[in-house]
Amino acid sequence: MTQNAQVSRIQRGRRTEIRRENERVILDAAEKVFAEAGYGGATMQLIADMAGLPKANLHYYFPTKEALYRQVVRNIFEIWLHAADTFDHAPGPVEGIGGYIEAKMAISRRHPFGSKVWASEVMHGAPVIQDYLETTLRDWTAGRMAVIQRWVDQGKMAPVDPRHLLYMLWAMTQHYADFGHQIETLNGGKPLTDAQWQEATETVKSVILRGIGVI
Amino acid sequence: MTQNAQVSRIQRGRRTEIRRENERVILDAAEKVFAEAGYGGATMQLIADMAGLPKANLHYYFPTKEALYRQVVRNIFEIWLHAADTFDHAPGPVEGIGGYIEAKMAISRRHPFGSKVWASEVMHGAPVIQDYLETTLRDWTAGRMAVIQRWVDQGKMAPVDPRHLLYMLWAMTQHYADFGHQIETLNGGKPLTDAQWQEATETVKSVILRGIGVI
DNA sequence: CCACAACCTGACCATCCGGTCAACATAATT
DNA sequence: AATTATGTTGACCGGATGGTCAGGTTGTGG
Repeated sequence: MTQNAQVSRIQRGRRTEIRRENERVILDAAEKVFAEAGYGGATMQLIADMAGLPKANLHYYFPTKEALYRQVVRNIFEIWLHAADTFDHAPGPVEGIGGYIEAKMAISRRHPFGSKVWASEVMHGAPVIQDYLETTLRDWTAGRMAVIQRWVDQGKMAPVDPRHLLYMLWAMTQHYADFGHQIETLNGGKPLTDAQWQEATETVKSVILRGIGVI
Repeated sequence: MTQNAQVSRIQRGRRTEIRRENERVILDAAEKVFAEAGYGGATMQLIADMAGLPKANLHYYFPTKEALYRQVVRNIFEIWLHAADTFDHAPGPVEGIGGYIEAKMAISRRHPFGSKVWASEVMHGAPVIQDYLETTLRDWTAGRMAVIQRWVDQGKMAPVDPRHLLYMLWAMTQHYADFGHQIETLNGGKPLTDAQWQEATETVKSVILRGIGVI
């Protein structure tokens, strides 16, 4: 028991390490392939090649393609939820919403594949994570709407419908990931530079913050 | 010649009518299936069933799945381009941008499948319409950016980066089509009513117009 | 009415894909 | 060292899919 506890804490086991590493490699490859080809267009063989493993090995760690896909989507969902921390402990809309925009823009830049997988999943009717939408996301949304409504009631911002404001924030920030290819093409075929990302973030922030009457 | 011209104008021919009608039915079905299943997930059999035609008939009108898909994407692109008419003949940002938001929100409601197909295509790297992005869309974007910049120079609106403002407009309006399922789920599983669409449009308009300093 | 062209479609095929499995290799345990 | 548990992989399979085609039907022009 003592030994088991120690093992699970320090993760000394070679076996555990192998499993952890392989699952990570597979999930990374899967995220990219699912994002670039869609669920239907993605093949286990493609994912295997990108992960540098034989296809049969994928099925050892993830029984089915859908199970692998489900795990990818869940991982993304977790990242998204944690992005709202700045939203919560903010004294007002300037810090709260401004910080949320910055956090989500940063995620769009760092996890473009994940954002695309999420978008794809939702666009196809959320066949895999419908229950998440109906429980976790719904609760999350209700909570943030309450925060925004409180700010409105306290006169800290213009009386904007909280629900549609949230949708606007999601739409604009995720657009830079989901439509990254289009943006890149319109940028002369080159990815946005650090300065351009900063510019995008500032533009979104300024328009929104002015739009809700806090500038 | 005279007869041909008349035929092509009035479309009397039964043959012509059959072809026109079948192509329309197939394209409508294809748009829906491509939107709901993605390119890879869509099957010619599914499209055929939805169109009420045998699969082989699809290949009579469209030689390959990709050719059919290409036509669907092109049709959508045309609709999008024509949506900017209100943008052009406007005296200032209030009418121009406000009208553009209304037009695009209306399109999102009326053509949700088309919007999703477009989003999917771009997310997967625009394998089919990359040339459109680099020519037509780029020119279109440059033109509208010039209009916005002129308004800024004339002091008709706050100095907002025209490019990112356009991206914001696209993102928000298309979000209501592309993420319609998520929005519907967060709306208690029911589609938005007329009033709710109006509310969404008004919220987007008010936040943006205030955000660019014209209210 | 005839002949030609356009349209229609059931049956078929080569290919690909997700998933399985048996045999083997390596690490952990006793 | 021996045994067991875990990880690895090439080969294989059933089913689905995009696409073909021959033979039929329907419209059209002469």
